[in-house]
Amino acid sequence: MIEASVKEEMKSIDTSSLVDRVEANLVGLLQQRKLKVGDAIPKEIELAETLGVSRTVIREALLRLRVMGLIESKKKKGAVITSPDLFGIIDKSMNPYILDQETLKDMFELRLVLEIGMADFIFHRVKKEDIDELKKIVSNEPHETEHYLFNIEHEIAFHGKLYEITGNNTLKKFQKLLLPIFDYVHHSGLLKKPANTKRFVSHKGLVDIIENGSPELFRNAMRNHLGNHFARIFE
Amino acid sequence: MIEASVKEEMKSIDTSSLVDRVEANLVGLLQQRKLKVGDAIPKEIELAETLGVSRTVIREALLRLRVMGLIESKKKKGAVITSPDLFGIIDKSMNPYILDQETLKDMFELRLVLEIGMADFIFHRVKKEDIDELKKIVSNEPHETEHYLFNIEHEIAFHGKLYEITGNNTLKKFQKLLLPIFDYVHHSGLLKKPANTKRFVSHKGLVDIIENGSPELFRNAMRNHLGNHFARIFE
DNA sequence: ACCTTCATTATGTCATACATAATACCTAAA
DNA sequence: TTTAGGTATTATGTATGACATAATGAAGGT
Repeated sequence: MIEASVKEEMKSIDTSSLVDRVEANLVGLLQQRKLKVGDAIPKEIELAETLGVSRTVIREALLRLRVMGLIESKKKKGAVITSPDLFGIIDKSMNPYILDQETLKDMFELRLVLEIGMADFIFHRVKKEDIDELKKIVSNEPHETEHYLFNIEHEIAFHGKLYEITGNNTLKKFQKLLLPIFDYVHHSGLLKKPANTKRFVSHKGLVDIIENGSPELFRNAMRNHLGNHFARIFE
Repeated sequence: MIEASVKEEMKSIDTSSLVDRVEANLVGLLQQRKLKVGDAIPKEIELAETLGVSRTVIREALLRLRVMGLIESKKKKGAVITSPDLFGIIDKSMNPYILDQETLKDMFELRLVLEIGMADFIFHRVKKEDIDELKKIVSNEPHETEHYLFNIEHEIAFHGKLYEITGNNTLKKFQKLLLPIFDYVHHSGLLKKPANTKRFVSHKGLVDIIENGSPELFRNAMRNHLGNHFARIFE
């Protein structure tokens, strides 16, 4: 039997591959701010010589950084540091047909969390023009807005504008990412209960609250507005 | 001058690289469910022969999938499909020292949005044991809990448990990702106004509400609890 | 001054060889 | 017969050298 303390020591052996270490090395450079956004990093061959590994390894390490969105490489110019776009990165793998059902359901829920939770940012940053635009969006919707069956385009226009108002770009990107997921889950058989057409608070109601109400009111109204989705989750 | 219609045609030329196409090809396989999670994909050499490209290209395409978390490759076993862990993917690039300030601030805000918005999920899924655990966590906190200076460990213990109660694994992972960012922003000079020690609703108050209150009450209480953070953002 | 052409340069792709680690098979000892 | 241990096999990991391709900039012609 091996003692616990010994075991503790043992797992400190370096099991990482060459590429792993080179990658860590390069990322380290970025973290230390030795390189700023826009700076070019050394050529592959130079790096290979400096670090004493083959160009193959360097290329693979750089490729990882590229996939992670930390650098961009152009043909003659070499690679330059870029400010990583977090959600741009997972955009590709964020595919309804690849993700497992559990994650899909999580994502569906995540949207509900976001839209209820962002009330304060909406109220703090909304401008008069935003409200005008919201009203315009609502006026373009079908008249029986309280009963109409889920219309994806109008939903996106309205709710997308809300995200925009928050002034939080990351949040907005996140929503863009969530959209196809949400649509997929909505239509797939993942949620048992069928979508109900009944809706308590309409888009127009939400706009009224943004104009004259408070974050507290808005949160409850949005919770109400999303009631059907919640019902499908909670049964 | 080139006509618009002609231009339209022109942008359909395939500017993608070899690797791009191979990658798309492989991702396509996943999307069509030809391959399920756990399945092994063909060996690099076979793929190279099948697709008529060099092993280098295949390796690079596979590497991309690997970085995106779609596959895992073991030495002798070849590569196998894995269910992508979305946030595990960006875990690496999610580094306070690499992200730009704008994104950091967005992330900080995102946490606030999440914790207020997740009320309904907490209430719908909380169990008696969870409440007991929350109480235990609170009881371990310093006594002057209403005035104590931001203590990162207790914060993580308490709020982390809340995420856990939501039963939304993706959300939980998201929080884990946000933690270092939040800590960094909190301590860096990114937010002008200094942290205030004053706090209205305490952790204990939140637990009480979870036990006896409603999602509506909880949202407002959490908004209040996070008041200092909001104040630092909104000035 | 403008356009074209060409050399240069760094990344992209190919081919081959060998290293390494995980697996499966086989052998030898209990 | 069973099992421990060694060995062969196999697929990925790394190294090397060569050529293709595209972007840049300079030279040269109009």
